[in-house]
Amino acid sequence: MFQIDRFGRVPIYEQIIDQTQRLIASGILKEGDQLPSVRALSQELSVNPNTLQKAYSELERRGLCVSAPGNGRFVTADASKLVGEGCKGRLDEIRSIAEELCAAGIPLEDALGAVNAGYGKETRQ
Amino acid sequence: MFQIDRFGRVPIYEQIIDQTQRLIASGILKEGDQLPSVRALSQELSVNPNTLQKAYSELERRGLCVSAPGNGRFVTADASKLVGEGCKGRLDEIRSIAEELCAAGIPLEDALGAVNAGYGKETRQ
DNA sequence: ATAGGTGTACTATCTGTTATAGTACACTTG
DNA sequence: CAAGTGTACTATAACAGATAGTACACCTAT
Repeated sequence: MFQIDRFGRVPIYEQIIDQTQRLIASGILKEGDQLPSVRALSQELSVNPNTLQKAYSELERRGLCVSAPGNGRFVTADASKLVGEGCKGRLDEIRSIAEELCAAGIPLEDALGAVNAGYGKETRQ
Repeated sequence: MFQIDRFGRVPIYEQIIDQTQRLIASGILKEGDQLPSVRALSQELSVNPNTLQKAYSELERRGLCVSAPGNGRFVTADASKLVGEGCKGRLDEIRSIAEELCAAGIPLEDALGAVNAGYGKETRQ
């Protein structure tokens, strides 16, 4: 369910956060679904429970899941909507990169092509 | 000439590298131009000389500048071309983000609009 | 030749973040 | 009650980033 890269610069707890959000965004994790327990996921990934606790706490702070002590941790009703809103900040990232590409003289078409490719439209130009 | 953010997660030496590359990409720094000396820039930015040395060494490793010991450090002839090539890797970043946006249900038009905005085309949709 | 600027190299230290280890406790369900 | 859940806390290790300080080699202008 999760893929951890231990050598990159992205902290493990942040990878968990990102990947959980993606699972929600793509509909694989839906409202009411139970997240893996810190202990279970700790064993599966060979990661310290505290690290996972940190990730889950942040997801909770963002309103993507709620904890039911003694029971488990579950995806909230508005998780999907919240993730969608959060994704809009990514548009600024794209805009920022596009500015650089523009300054570097990369053709606009190349940048647009990259977006289309990400959306699955394999554009032959 | 340089703007340092001491609170973000991006290391200072990396900010120097990025900003120098942008200055080259945008043509503000051209072939033969002299870069600020480690000592001078150290004072201007209140940054340790070693940190700047680290940034400059990396720029040199990438072939964007050469050092003339006792003289200064200068932008190379192919700096602009090299930066341009390097920028193409940024297209993959855009593609990656676009995939996420697609999974999150953000309309393709929004993503394309962000690219156009970065290129200075203020698209009213 | 000298002074002052340049790049370069090296060691040591401080700091914050990340991750781990271990323990303890409260809660819910079966 | 037992087993699984979340939660809290302290302590430690490891690493990257940044700083401090020193020393040396090189070039240029005076």
